[in-house]
Amino acid sequence: MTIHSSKRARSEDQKVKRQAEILAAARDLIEELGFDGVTMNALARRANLAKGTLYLYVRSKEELFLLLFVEALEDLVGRFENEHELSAHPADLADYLTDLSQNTPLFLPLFARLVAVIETNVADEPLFTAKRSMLAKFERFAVHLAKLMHLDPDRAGLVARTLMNVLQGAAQFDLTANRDPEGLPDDMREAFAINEFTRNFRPAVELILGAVASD
Amino acid sequence: MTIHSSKRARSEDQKVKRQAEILAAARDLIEELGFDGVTMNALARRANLAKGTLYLYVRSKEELFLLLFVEALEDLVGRFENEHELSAHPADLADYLTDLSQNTPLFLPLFARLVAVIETNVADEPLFTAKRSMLAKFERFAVHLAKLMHLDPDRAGLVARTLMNVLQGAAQFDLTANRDPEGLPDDMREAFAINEFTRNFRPAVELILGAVASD
Amino acid sequence: MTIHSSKRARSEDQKVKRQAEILAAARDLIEELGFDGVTMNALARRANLAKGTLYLYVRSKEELFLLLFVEALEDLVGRFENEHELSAHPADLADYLTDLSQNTPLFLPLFARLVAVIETNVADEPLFTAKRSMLAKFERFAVHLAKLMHLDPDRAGLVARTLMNVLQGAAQFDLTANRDPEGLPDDMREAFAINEFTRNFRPAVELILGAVASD
Amino acid sequence: MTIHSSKRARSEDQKVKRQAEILAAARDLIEELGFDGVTMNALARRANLAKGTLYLYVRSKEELFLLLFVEALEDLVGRFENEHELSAHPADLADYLTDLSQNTPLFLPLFARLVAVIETNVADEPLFTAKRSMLAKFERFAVHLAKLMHLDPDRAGLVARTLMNVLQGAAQFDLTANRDPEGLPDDMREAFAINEFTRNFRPAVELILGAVASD
DNA sequence: TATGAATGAGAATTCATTCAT
DNA sequence: GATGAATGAATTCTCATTCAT
Repeated sequence: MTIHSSKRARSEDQKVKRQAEILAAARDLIEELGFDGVTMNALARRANLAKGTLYLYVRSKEELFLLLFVEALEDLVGRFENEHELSAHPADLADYLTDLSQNTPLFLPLFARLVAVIETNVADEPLFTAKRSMLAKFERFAVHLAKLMHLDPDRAGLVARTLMNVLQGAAQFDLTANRDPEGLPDDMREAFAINEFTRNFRPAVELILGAVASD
Repeated sequence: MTIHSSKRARSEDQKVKRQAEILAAARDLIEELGFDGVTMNALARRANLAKGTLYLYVRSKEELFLLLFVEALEDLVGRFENEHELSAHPADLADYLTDLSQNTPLFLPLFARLVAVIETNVADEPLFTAKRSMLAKFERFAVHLAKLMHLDPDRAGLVARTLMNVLQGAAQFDLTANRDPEGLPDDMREAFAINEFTRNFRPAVELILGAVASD
Repeated sequence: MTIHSSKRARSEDQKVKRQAEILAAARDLIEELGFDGVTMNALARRANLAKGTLYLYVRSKEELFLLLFVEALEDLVGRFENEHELSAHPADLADYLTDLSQNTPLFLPLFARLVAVIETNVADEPLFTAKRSMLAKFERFAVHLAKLMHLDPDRAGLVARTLMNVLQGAAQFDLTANRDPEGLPDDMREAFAINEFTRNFRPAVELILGAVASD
Repeated sequence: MTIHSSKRARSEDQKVKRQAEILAAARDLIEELGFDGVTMNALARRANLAKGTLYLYVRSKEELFLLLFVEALEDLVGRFENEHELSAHPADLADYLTDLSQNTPLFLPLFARLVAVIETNVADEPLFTAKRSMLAKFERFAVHLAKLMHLDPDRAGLVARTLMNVLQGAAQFDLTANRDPEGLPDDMREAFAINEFTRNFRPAVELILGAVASD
């Protein structure tokens, strides 16, 4: 049970803190009940706030998810940027990026919902803000990738963009991959399993990086 | 307004035709009103059938979409298989595959909804049937790709799978790309535009195919 | 799987036989799936007939239940009439009647649905026919009871009518009595159990018969 | 048209009042249109509330009926308990109980639906609560009956339980008793009339009470 | 600021019965 | 007589968001 800092959030500081508390409560809720478990009711209860209060800090449920995704993306990109010793070998980098994506909490499921669920239902203003922020982070990713692999910016941009598409696709397929194999026909068991993120993403990344590694 | 062939579909043939009519009506509706416009009510009206009759041919709305997707996939793969003269040059093949995806009616938007919307909400039995069919088609795609590019099966499988992920990602991003630029801030105009299918997919495919083309 | 006598039922005899087959299929279905499992679709399948054919022998689903009940009632009353050696002692007779009611297949659950479900939804003509038949059977029951207990007709009628009311009530309560005790709070376990037919009916009958036994 | 007290029910008091208003609107509706006329739509309209608001006060339509029945039962039992001067003579008490049952608004039709319609379709938690409350009221009825008739508790329990079964049966039969005799065949006219509550219940009660009155 | 009561749109599905063949 | 395709009525309940207090 998240306890919030104080009953009234007056200063800008307190507002930011309160919003962070709400995001944390949302993360809790997603972890515990999945995305469908996140109702504004449940969120309010979890955050120890009234339903109406939520809307003082977040304009809609989708904006909430969007904020969550932006944070996850920052988390992922930030960690990537701090890795200066990474092997530029395609296989190694593929391993690293696969792990990074999977180990960034909520990154994959949020990314999978980014376009169809989140962007589609969010108001313009927060969407624009988020998009700018996301594009900047993506750019930082591309820059760091360029540095690691000694690529010229254009080439790195192309690779980064390709990776982003694969990542989105793999995140998407992963959505239904983790089905309880219990009771599945044998061929279906495998049919679901091959959709797992790792099995899609890692080899694809290796292939893509391999295409430019020797440059 | 689709008028159906006869009042009662008694023969197996007529039943197949009637289901096809229903799918056609659904395609109409999607084109005209978008996916949200497809309600069972509207569909019944459009197909000139009673609501209950729909359920004799389709067990749920999601199964309907699934059937539609399987058809679109068959359409795409079938056309690909029939292209024996294709240039194996990455850039050319990238062009071709981009066009093919875009010119297969409803393929992209259905693919974008395949996992999160369709698979998630369809009953097991039709899902399994569809999955088997989809996997077979995917395999045919990989085989033909192998032939075109003179790749060994494993390599072709990897490439095909990678392309499938990119395609899914690009289809996803394309969902919100086509926003009326009117009234958008300049940077947002571009931010939406770069999500367009072609701009994501084509270069990625070229890059990926380039990685294996010289083999 | 009930196989019906012949594809076409021409003579009156064959018609009667065909209807009996349908009733038998219905009994099967109820036993197997409960009353909610009896859909006209399932019934047709079980009886190896087309849905439409059902309606040549039974005017509605409720009429079917009504016919079933009349048969069960005949079964019960007939068996009662054939018992000439019954002890007229209230406790013994209570035991006997309790067993009789429970051992007449489908009697209790059909009786419980007789008024609210069946009579309410059946057309007048079959209803009237059934009512006449039911009243006659009830009368036979009263007459036999009078004989057994050496009661004058009026008194026997009163007792019989009272028993019928108790029987209806007990059949009603029995509807929800047999709930899986697993997971029930202790007090609820008992709260459901006391609604069991035997626990309601037997003592009530003994009390009622005791009121007139010494006459 | 029920107008409710205030726009927003903030205090606990107001909430209780609002629920009472909803129940009252339901009673109105039943009286006017019968039980089938009670749709959540109609109820919302009648109560001058939005549909969703109903669900803040009542978890389902069946819970609504259950609440209504519990109130009616309280009404009946409460009035019974306050009668200290009642004649303990079986005929008098039978008259009284018959009148009491009939004069408690909605008691009979709700009781007739209690098991098959209401209990069957209500969620566990409200069902358990209601059952506890109903059992307690039944117990109070038995206790008061014991006092009136100078019965020992066990005997009174048996009588009370028997009466409850008869009452349930008679309520059941009463469901179809009040048919417009116009156009009915003569024998059917009587066949329906004998199902009237009074004709079933009163003599049965007298018989039952007679069995223990002289103790 | 905070609260939480009130709002209301929105759509899928079943199944008894009919009737064209 | 038999078939089974077609019909279509009918109603619940959820939950994001708002706004009176």
